[in-house]
Amino acid sequence: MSGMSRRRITSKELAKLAGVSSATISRAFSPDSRIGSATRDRILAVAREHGYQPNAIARSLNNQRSRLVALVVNAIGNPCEAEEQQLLVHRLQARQLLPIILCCADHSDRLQLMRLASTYQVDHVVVFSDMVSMQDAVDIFHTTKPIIVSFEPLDNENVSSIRIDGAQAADEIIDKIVRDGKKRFAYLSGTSSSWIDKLRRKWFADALTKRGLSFEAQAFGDYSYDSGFKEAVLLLHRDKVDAIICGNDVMAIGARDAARRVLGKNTPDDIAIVGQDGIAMAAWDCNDLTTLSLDHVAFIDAVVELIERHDAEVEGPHSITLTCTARWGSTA
Amino acid sequence: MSGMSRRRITSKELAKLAGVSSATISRAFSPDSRIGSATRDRILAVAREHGYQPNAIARSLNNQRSRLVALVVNAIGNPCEAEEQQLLVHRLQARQLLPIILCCADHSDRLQLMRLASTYQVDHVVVFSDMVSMQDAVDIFHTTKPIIVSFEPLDNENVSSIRIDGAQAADEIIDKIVRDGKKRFAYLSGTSSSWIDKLRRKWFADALTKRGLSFEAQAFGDYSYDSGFKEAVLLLHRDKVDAIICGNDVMAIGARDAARRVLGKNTPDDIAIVGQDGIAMAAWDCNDLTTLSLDHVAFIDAVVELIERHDAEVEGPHSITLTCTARWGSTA
DNA sequence: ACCGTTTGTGTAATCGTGTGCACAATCTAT
DNA sequence: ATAGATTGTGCACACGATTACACAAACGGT
Repeated sequence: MSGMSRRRITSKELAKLAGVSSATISRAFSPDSRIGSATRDRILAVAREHGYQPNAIARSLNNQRSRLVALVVNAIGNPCEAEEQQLLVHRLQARQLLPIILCCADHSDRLQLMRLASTYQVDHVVVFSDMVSMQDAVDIFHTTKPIIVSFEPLDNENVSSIRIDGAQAADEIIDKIVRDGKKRFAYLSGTSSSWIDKLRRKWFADALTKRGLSFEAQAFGDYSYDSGFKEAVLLLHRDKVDAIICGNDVMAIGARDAARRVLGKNTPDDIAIVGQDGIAMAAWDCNDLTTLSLDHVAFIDAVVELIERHDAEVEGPHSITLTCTARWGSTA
Repeated sequence: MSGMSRRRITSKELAKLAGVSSATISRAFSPDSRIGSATRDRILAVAREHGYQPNAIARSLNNQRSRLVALVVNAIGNPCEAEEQQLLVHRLQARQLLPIILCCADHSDRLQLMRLASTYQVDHVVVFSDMVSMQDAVDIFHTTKPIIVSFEPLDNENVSSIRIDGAQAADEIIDKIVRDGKKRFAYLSGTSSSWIDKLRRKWFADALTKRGLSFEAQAFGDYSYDSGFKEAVLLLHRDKVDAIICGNDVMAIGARDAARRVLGKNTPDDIAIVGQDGIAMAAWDCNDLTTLSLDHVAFIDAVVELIERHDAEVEGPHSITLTCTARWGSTA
């Protein structure tokens, strides 16, 4: 029972033990197939006794369905993505789908990594990372329609997308900061290359333009606390800004710390700081961030909805749009 | 090229296109096998043209090696685990191994989830979660020797383990706090059931005993910020403690916030707070936590070392011990 | 010129399941 | 009582790759 049996028992061997054919074994494990209930019970009993379970690899080969899902992410460690990943993993597991994580840290291996995963015949692909282009995803997973988290509608019928709109909420946030008397705005980007970053910045830029203002300075980080801290020092010291819009919440926390520690400036009186994502940590008492927030549960609901449509083989390009809201804290 | 070809091309089809047998196709993709270099080049060219790549599922069935690794974790979102997960995922990917994440939130589905993953013939299992017992891991993955992150040596030859020892560092930390004049200590557990939690507590309890002290109070959280905040309020208000040792860094941050916000007490003068894990966030300027810290890189090095031994089929039970160090911040 | 070795390729079996088809046995209806 | 529908099971093939074995061709040494 708890002994270390090196080899796993096979369906044919179990068939011999139960006095049936291997086909019947298979049927015993398929919920709706023609098999006598007595036979099934007997087989399941023998199977339990010998620790038999159908080999998912063999089944996948036969079925053409692996029940594996590839999740393409920037990083696992960064809380700004992790909360959503966590939710999705739970939802997948509830459907007996297993997630394979593809972590795209540096550019060089990214495509090769995706190609490797594609050879496992994954049933679905969810691209969270803004480091991978839509075209690459389509080319590499050419038999599996990818689900892409984008910030604009994609006119590609081989892709389903989740579009996120924060223009309205950005406008509300800028409105308050301007009314508080701030004048010199800076945008602190997460990455230099990503078009998602460009769109996020545009939400705020448009709100500024509407009020006759614009970004006086811009800096580029890498979504990390350290980069937020370092770039904020430059923005505050060199460019004398009094409001910083950050590409995510973690950088905003870094920027707030830099303002307080290095320049002795406090939020929201001396300087306004805004995050993006609305992660749980942003609401912690020590942070209490003002942030452009996305409803993570609704977001993952949308991902699951798209997965279901793909499973049901609903035709046509699919796109779901979600709207951000402003979460008010004491930093702006 | 970038068209959506529904079906993936098979090795036999490619063989016909290249005018060879399917065996030769296979050889073209195996680095060291007897094949003419001219033939190989031609095949690789044709393969690239038609987007062919060997089907990993079929290969796994034949090889008995899937190149999949199951990672059993408590949560993805919690930074205290996430940093290590991130490191390990990178190391695995560098070896062309794909990680399957098993996220064990509630107990009921945990075993069933592990059983599901075991049917995919994973090559390795790494158990980070302290919610799953060693015996369950061995029983479920009975053909794959699991690697377990434990805090004591496991006398089971079907398991390899990484043992973590923080007794020395805990002693140093308690020493400083006692010298600072603190008298009433509390321990804030991460979970009630876990024996890892019991051992961590013991490190500190022993250090207290050595000095004629003991824990005046104890509380149980769930490793989250909110639980740290809530339990700390009770400990400070009801039990009047002036030092709290927390089960991880995130709860320590919650406790620090509770002390400051609800009771108006500051660290380290009014109260001492200690975390465990030593995550990056603990060193952020706004936190600056004193914490019992583990070297994450060394930790993951050890995991990879064990994976290598398993691959090399080195016999015998393996165990690697790591030692924690104290990281000094301004909270104790 | 001959034999032994090396090299390159094809044939066929194998990995462990799922399932269409055939067939016997049991059940239902007139 | 008999035709027809239904149920339960086995046989054999398919899924897409890897690989032991066989064999022909090329090569090298005396």
